[in-house]
Amino acid sequence: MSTDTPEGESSLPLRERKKQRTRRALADAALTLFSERGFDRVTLEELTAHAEIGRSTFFRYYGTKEDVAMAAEGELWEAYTAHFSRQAGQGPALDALRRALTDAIVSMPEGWDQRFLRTRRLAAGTPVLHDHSTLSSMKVQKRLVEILEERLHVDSRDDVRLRLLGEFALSAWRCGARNWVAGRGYNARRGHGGTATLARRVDEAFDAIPGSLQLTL
Amino acid sequence: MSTDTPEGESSLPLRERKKQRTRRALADAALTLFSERGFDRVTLEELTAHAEIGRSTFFRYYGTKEDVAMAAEGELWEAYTAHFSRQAGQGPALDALRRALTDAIVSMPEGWDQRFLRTRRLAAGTPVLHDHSTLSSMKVQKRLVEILEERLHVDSRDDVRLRLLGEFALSAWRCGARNWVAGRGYNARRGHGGTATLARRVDEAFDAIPGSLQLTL
DNA sequence: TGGCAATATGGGACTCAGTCTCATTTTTGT
DNA sequence: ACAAAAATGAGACTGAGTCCCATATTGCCA
Repeated sequence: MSTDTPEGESSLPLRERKKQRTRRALADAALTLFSERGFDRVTLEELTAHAEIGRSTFFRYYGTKEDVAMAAEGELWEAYTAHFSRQAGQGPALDALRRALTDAIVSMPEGWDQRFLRTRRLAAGTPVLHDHSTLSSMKVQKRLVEILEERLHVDSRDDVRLRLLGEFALSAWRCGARNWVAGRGYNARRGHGGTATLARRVDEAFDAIPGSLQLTL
Repeated sequence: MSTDTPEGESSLPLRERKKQRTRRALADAALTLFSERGFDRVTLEELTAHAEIGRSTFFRYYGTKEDVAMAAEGELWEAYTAHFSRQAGQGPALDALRRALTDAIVSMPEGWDQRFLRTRRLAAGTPVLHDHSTLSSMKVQKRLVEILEERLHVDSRDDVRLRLLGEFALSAWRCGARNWVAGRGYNARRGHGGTATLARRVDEAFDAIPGSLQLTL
């Protein structure tokens, strides 16, 4: 192994590759260990031992113990904001937010859906992780609003609608993702069904927005 | 001091009064100390010394350091859920959610608005507290949806609209509260303006919901 | 190819929130 | 006044997150 660029992945400065591998090893070990024995019954000491790195090095890869557990979700948020900020487009802003999200979902790499599903199941039984997940979505929302502000040349402090829009998009995400994990609806035999199904669940949630405003007691 | 029930407040089992006073002393000391020197530059040791209780007793009053800092906000959430669950009413569910919230706001006790304002300002400069606040609102949302489920005999897992409704109500809250603290809009000379103004800001945010869905790029 | 600079790593000490146990004090009800 | 019940506080303990510094690894260029 010397000069060639072996196979798949990206041929980065070679140094970056190792980092990516370590990063991934940590996320995988976290998902496995936390799922097996419970988030707070595994110390960072054990986790880093599994990934064969020192404890202090861990914090150069992930900011907190929660972050490494929810790594798969974080990857989606990276993709979402990237898609949305490069997406041109006209028309209803909510549609743009929706499209960027579903696009990001379906273009996640092979196997991501499985990792994400395991992540959500872990979070479902671990309050502190569920909170972390909720908070992440709120932070993405904030970034999206900032992008919208730039694009529309409007200050969200002057126009509540911008912030509401961000709220709605992520509300739909939370609802859609929840239903996907629960495996409800249409072709729902044994949970999920890959990124395409997840995207559909999110679409359904977006579709339900107008109707929900009419709901009466 | 023996047999009479001095003045204001409620004449509770007498033991409860002391507890309430301690609880409040902690919250006040927290707001003062954290605002003066910064949330993470004050240890619980110092805080409890100020309130003249032992460190271990603190955790019988508040679950975390964040909780005591955001006590005023927590009181609003107690009031909101109480109002909403006892509120009868027909008509659009979103209106019911809105009314219960504004009712709760205007019926907060004297001086609450000042404490709440200080709380929000503290949170604005302390990421971990801002997160805590966001998360609290999401938890209230969850409780509201549970109440709605009972009342409508619908499982929110089968009907996305319920959850979206909860999301929208708290979205409006977050936007309205934000504008209130910023002191924008109408009669906004130097910030806020009491609970009535806060309630108005929240109303404005609710009003903006339908329009925001139409926003175009 | 050798060697230097930049960068990644790991050891280990330290702070502090949060948990737990147990002995002591305070309150309440009778 | 006394016994049961509840609140308190001291102190030990765990583990996450921060920081510093010495060492190793990699990239770069002469």
